Amino acid sequence: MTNRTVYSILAIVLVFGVYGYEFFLNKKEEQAIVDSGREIKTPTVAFFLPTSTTGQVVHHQGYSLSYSESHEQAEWVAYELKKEHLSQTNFERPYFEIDKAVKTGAANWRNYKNSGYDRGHLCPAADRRYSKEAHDETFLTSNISPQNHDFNSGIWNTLEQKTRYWASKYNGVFVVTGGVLGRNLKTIGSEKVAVPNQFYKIILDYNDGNPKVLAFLMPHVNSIKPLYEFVVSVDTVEELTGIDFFPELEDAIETRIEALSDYRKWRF
DNA sequence: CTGTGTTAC
DNA sequence: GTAACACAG
Repeated sequence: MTNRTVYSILAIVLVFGVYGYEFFLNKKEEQAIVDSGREIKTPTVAFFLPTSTTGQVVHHQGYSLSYSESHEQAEWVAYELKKEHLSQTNFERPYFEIDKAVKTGAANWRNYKNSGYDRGHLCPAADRRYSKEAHDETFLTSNISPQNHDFNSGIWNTLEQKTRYWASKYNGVFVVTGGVLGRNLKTIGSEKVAVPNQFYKIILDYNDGNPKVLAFLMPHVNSIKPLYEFVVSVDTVEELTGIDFFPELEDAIETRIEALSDYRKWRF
């Protein structure tokens, strides 16, 4: 065998070897995309997850969500906000990305462009600043809802800041949040992303044997009223949305705390 | 903190 | 598309 033949064989093996390896990598990546969003990630505690009325629950590293295809947004986003999650790190704002883990296709961010509405985070970027990955993951289109800017930067922002305060004060809380979705809502963009008329946020402190819960229901309008004016019972939000928020909680506890709209155990 | 829009490559 | 910058509640 001449040297030339040996080199030719080596070259062929090399080329096909690289091609095969890249093919293998691509397959692996495709599989990862298909599988992504199926598994409950460690920062999210399955015990606290609400029921889904849409049948499409997606799990990310930093939060879980239930996607409503007809409204092109999540009906709820749930995550644990631990005290150690709170961080002062200031990451650069990335671009929004379509959430590939949503099988029916999550909304394109272009629906929001020039719509007059903010891309309002459901799980706030500021709640996931413990790592760049967690922070950037909040910029998926499955985690946003059209929000009036005055509302988003106003009382909703105030509520988000207060939630971080409670996470710090009570050594972590569990948060579920979303817009109240329904029929005949105004829509934006070619994909008709629904604009909720109300937003809710439910905060659970489950650290000691005496769990306490707080539910907020806010009209989609800014307000200068104090936050506690918007406290309702969890039952109220459940009736409005059809979602069962803490199905795994012991029934007796669930019945008791969900009926309350008493905020005296919480410091405002 | 919460965001948007414009300009230039 | 991406990056830099100005702007607003």
